[in-house]
Amino acid sequence: MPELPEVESLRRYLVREGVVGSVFERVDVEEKPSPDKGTGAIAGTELLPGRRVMSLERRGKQIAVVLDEGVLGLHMGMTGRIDVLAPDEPIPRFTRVEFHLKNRDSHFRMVLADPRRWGMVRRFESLESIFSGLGPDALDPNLTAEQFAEAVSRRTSPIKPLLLDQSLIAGIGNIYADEALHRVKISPSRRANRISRKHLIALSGAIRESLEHALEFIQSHPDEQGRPYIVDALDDRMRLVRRPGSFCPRCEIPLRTLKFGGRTTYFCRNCQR
DNA sequence: AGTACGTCCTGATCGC
DNA sequence: TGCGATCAGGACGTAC
Repeated sequence: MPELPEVESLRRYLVREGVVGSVFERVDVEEKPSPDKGTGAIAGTELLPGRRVMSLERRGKQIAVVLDEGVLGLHMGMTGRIDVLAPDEPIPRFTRVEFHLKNRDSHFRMVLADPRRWGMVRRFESLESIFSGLGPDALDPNLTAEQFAEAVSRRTSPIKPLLLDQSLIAGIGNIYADEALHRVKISPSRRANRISRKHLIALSGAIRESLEHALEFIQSHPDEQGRPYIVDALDDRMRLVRRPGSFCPRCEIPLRTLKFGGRTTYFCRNCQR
């Protein structure tokens, strides 16, 4: 499931493959319409032919393909992935959008495959409009621990769902939220305004550590097919193994699970308070 | 404004 | 072996 580290790795992959500077020639979209609720949506691709890619930006889990006119937003949802393919390579199963690009004289395709169809491809007028509604990126060097603590301590909900709120901080998903809370021994149920400033500062650091650790691991472990942004065994690299009967790496007692807004939360009832 | 929750989708997994 | 039920979850819409 793509969270910040996976999305940043994808962005770098697209840069390496020469997407920046290339020009859209044609876009093929699957006939089946996107779900009308949730995140899934594909819109504005008819405006792409002729547009040149100026840069690839990211905030949180959102990728912005900055064009010479407008911006293309890419979101992977839960199961989306993008592969850069040569003209003769077959498209993967569940391909939803096939972008045909040209860079100088070389042609290639950027293919979005997404079994669950929650991914998003949408055109925006500007970088501001695509990133509006998102808080600062979780790895933004300008985001200080003090600012994080200040923002979080004003809220009364349990800390776990707050970390998933992209309008507060962008990029943290279910997995890394659990990892960070375990690192600093904070219960996912603890109300944000009841957490000491010292612990919030520590949590801010733990979020960065969890995300940066995963990013470094992904970067150094392209998978067997050579895909450089999804690591099959990444789940097993996490401190918390998200399977029934798994154990706390510190206390060695069985982890517990809770649900927040339908999302499963793994935590240790002994060391997280 | 903040909070809570249902909804979209389909492959994988489990129980019978 | 097969079939139905359940689970997984990001972000949005709606309700309070």
